[in-house]
Amino acid sequence: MKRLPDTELEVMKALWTTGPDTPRALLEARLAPFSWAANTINTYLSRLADKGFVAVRREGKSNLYTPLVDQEAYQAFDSRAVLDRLYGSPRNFVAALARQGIRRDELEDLQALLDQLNGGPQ
Amino acid sequence: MKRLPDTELEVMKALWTTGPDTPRALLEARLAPFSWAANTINTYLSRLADKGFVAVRREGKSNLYTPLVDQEAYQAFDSRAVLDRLYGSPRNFVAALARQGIRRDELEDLQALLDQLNGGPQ
DNA sequence: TCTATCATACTACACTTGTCGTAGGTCTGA
DNA sequence: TCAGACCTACGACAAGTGTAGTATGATAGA
Repeated sequence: MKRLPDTELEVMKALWTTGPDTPRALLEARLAPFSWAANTINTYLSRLADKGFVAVRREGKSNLYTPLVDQEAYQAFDSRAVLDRLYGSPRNFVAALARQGIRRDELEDLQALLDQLNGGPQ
Repeated sequence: MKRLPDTELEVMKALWTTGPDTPRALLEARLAPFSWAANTINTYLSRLADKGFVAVRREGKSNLYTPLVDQEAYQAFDSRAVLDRLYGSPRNFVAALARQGIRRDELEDLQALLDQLNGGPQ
């Protein structure tokens, strides 16, 4: 797996929330804020297909794109890549966030997750 | 501030550990594992200078590069950018790591940091 | 059936990134 | 003082990314 560029990732995020979908539907339902031309989205989808992140199938008069990599898997891969690239450890990552300001509710959420990770398999 | 490409980030990491330094010294002391040509490092340093990440000063017969952005600041910025790009919250980021496998010591380190951020185990 | 519409495939193009090569100046030992 | 050795500045070039235009085929009313 390879890390995706920003724009392609935005398209994947859209696909992850809608599920298999056509370019136009994605544009209208999820990607409108980017004000991309329809062709632009097609380009990103083609590139994602080339990279094996989505499958293309003809659906009536338009293409239907289906995610082949799910969000969980991509995030699992990407998060570790983030650590390797710059932080080394989860602790350093969170410490960096904290330096820049971490909200109390974010901290609490994180603590809740840790409690769960510790309480769970053990 | 902008996120740096991989290679430029490696050079910044080298500069952060050595402090102000010359291209050759960086290459020999920190960047040898990459097997980059000397010119390659010069290019990365020039680009970093263009982007305002380092300052250049003539030091005898070679250039001395000084980091203008410190590691703490860059990490603070970058870590938040990582969340915005894909995870939304620290919790989601750590959850993604956990899915892919997080080591027990990493978890403990992180917990220790949280305790500290919360002002100790209160 | 002819035309306006829409979708796709293909092409384009500037900018960024990864990686060096070349040209030309300076220092240093023979 | 002259050839290497080094250094830097600048150019180069392929691949990747951001963004869209063009050509072309299918479609659905008029």
